[in-house]
Amino acid sequence: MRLLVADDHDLVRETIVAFLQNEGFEEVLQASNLEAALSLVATSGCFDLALIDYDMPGMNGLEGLKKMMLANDGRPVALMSGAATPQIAEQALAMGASGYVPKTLSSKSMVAAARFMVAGETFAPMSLMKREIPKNEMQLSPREVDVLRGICDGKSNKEIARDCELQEVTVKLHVKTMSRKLGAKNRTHAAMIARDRKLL
Amino acid sequence: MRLLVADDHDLVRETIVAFLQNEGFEEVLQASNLEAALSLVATSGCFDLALIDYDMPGMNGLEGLKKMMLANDGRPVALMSGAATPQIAEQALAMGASGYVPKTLSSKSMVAAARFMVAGETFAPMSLMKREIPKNEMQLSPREVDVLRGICDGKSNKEIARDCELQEVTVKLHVKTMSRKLGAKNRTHAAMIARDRKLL
DNA sequence: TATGTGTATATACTTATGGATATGTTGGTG
DNA sequence: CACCAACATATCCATAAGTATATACACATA
Repeated sequence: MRLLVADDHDLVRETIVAFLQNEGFEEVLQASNLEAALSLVATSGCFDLALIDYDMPGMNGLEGLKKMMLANDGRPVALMSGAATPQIAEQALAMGASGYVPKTLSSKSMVAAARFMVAGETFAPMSLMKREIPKNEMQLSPREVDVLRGICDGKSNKEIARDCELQEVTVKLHVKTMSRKLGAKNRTHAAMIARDRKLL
Repeated sequence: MRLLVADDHDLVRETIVAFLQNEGFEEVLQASNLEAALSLVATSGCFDLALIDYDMPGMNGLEGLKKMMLANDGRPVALMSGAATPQIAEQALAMGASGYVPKTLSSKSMVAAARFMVAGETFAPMSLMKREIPKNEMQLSPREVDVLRGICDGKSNKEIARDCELQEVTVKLHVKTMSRKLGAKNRTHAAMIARDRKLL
């Protein structure tokens, strides 16, 4: 079982490593920046789990995470952070990261999370899942939801009109008002927003 | 800590309940169909975790899961199944389910999974995550990926052309060929497929 | 060398989408 | 009842998207 912990704060990194080793993970390597982490993968092979800090030299947002995921060849890679927003965490998971580990996590939970991710499961604290609906975000009407659903299925206005038993003009109206409510530039944008926010 | 196990196979349900109780979950209620499960929520209040069988009377695909998630008011609801496809499991997670629990899971893992989901984390076995690329699915060329990325950002062909320093016609060409490769009806459909398959 | 693929462009065309404005119908609420 | 919100429809117009076909060049490779 080979783990990698990459974080530029020595204290944080060492603490995490110590805990992991204490809990039965024998081989835990360390890196203090992305480049070092990547070359560790290159020289010593893939890890069963890589914990990667978001605010680390070389990361460049989630670019670095992607690189590490590629380097580690599909094996679990998780994002760590003390300050990342829920959006970033969600994006990381959407990219296929094995998990998001807030540094606020208790050491016990941290080890448990590592164990889970090593076993191939995804880890995400619920605080991320609880999606707060911004008050400024207007509610979509039932019809608008119908239309949005159609758009997400890749249907044309004509098809949506047929399926909902509406006129095409009416569908267009809903597309427009719904897009405005979502702040979308066009139907495609609206579909992506809907997917991201799990509106449907 | 209140759990609910809903499954129409008495033996399976009782076994799971027994294990959970044995592992320290005192209050574990049962239901053998969706209707019974929903009325348990209505009469006795929300559960800290509901394990819902996919192949249960009243489920009607993932409709039932959605109902239960609404009834349980945001608290964890997980889908159980012995036979559901990875697609269904993914869809359930995309809908916001707290996890997917295959019945093939060892009782020990099952209990561990329950513990995690109660704590508000998501549980998904990696067999689902490992996405096999079907051989018939052609690889997208770099340019096609550029264009697809633009589409996913909700950009127009003109904008994509500007950003990639191409002519608009060329962008249209890539949209067309790329959509064909993905089996998409149009750009919006292509964007959704890309997102679902985590292509970008 | 011949062939195929990816890239890029051009012209010409049809269809789809987006946006504006106007006019109705419902169903519920003060 | 008057009012509002959601729903529905109608024209009209501009722009975007999609389709088809043809040409061309770089590059790999059989």
